[in-house]
Amino acid sequence: MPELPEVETVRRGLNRLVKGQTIESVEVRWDKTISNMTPEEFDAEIAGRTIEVVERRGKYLLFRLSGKKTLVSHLRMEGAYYTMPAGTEPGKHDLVTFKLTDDIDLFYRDTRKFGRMALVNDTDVMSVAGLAKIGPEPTEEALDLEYMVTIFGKSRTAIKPFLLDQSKIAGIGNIYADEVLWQTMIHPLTKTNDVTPTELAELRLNIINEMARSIAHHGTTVHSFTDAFGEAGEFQNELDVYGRHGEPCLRCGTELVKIKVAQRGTTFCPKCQIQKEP
DNA sequence: AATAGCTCCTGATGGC
DNA sequence: TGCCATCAGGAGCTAT
Repeated sequence: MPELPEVETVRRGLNRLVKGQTIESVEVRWDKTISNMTPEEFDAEIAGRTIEVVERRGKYLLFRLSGKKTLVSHLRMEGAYYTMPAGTEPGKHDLVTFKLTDDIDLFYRDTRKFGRMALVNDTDVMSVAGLAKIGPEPTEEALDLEYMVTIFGKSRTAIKPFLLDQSKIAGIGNIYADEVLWQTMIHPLTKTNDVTPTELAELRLNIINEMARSIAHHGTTVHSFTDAFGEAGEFQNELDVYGRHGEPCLRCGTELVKIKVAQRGTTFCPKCQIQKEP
């Protein structure tokens, strides 16, 4: 499941592979992938535009196109981009083909068909659903401790789903939420307003560092994630808890436990991450 | 306003 | 072997 580091890895790959290329035409084989127009309108609107640069906000890719248009793309669970020589036959899960100059086809593959893309005017990007209320990027500059103290103090929900809420902090998904909670030794069911300012300061640094470290490793490969070169990231080798339930905690040796929190699989150490008594 | 629940999808997995 | 049921999971939407 692509989270911020995986999307950033894809962004960098796309800039090396398709920046400066012009889109000659588009073929859409799953209509719902294009969320704000029909495939015919999409082809008519995008044909002839040049990919000037690919940017990112949270887990959203922003293809900046000539003529002041932006293609907003969210990979959701299994979306992926890769290039092939022109005329390559699309596979079962290749939902969109962008036919580019220089005899390159850019394929969008998405096994579960959850991913969505929308073509909008540059000026309308921040009103696209999901981006309208997106929280700060998890970086030293953008994620301010005072902001965290304020938003955590206002909520009484469990911290695990709170970290997954993109309107609070952008980019964190199920894997990194479990990782940073383990690092900070916070139980996933802890109410956000029970987290102390000291813990929040530590959590903030762990989030920022975890994202940067994962980007440096080209993201985490679980299930089907591959970057734009078709290569897998290596950060899965650095994970401390995700996917390790039943195995010993790397800090205390206690067997890691997996529970459900707000419909999400959640792995944690029952000894290191103690839930606070009310 | 905050928050919980439902929905979209398909491959993988398990029971018999 | 094969068939059906169950499940995972990000985020947009609806309901409370």
